[in-house]
Amino acid sequence: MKIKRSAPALTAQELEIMKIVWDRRQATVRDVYEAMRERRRIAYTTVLTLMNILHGKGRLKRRLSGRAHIYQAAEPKQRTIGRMVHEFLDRVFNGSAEPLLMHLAEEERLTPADLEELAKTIRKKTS
Amino acid sequence: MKIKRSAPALTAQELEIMKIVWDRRQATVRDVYEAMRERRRIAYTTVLTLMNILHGKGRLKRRLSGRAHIYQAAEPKQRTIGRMVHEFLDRVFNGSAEPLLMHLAEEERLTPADLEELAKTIRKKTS
DNA sequence: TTTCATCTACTAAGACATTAGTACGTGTTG
DNA sequence: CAACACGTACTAATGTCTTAGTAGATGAAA
Repeated sequence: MKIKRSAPALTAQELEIMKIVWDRRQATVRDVYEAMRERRRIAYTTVLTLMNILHGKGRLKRRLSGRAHIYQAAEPKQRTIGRMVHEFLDRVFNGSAEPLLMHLAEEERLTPADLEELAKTIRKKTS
Repeated sequence: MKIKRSAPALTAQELEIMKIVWDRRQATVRDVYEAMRERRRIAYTTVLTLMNILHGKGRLKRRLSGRAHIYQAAEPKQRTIGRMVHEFLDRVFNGSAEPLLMHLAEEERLTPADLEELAKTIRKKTS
């Protein structure tokens, strides 16, 4: 009944791991495990499995160092997150940023200072 | 091994249906089915099942009218989408809107005109 | 009244996500 | 060398999502 799976986006847990790897530029399973442990109860093998999956999906590259693998993100954070933003915008707002901004303003997560900053950035880009 | 399910966020297909219902303020399965058909191949019973699920999750209210159910969103679009934005911000950007804006600027989905509009809105709110 | 269209509920199968346990290999250390 | 710590691969249970088929009820139409 199912034919294909669309875009293999990052799940919440996958993203959590990717963030840690991006932060340290490279990490072993143990590194990630310990970082995650600080925030929640999770088994070492769970992290191992997830990182294996991430590797299988091409999100993480790895190389052997002694007995352990050292992992690195296959793609810079900027680009991956950019795609996630893009996908979210498409899915939720049919691609237009403006209503998203309205929501941010609504929630008061946008201050005039943020806007200043943003305006500056845009001006730089379009000049 | 699993204990609970965190926030039952809307999936892509659920959102697609919710959008249609929000648009028409109320709709039958057939209404939604026909709207979706215009864009992709899907079975009537698939839509039925999804709307049932949405009802089970409390996203859609329904009342019987003749033989068919008439569905309505349990919550206004504004609020639901707002929560989705919030959740996305938390998950991807740890809750801060600023890096999201930077991404939007990066992708050039933000024009100075958008900013004007936004500034106006914020000014209105904070005054 | 027989048949057809239309609704709903029930069932189900496959893909994927989430979380870990188990088994096994291999350095290290007492 | 024996035991342990640590790493990986394999296995697996459970839950959810997605998609749809089937069965059965019922109003309408011929």
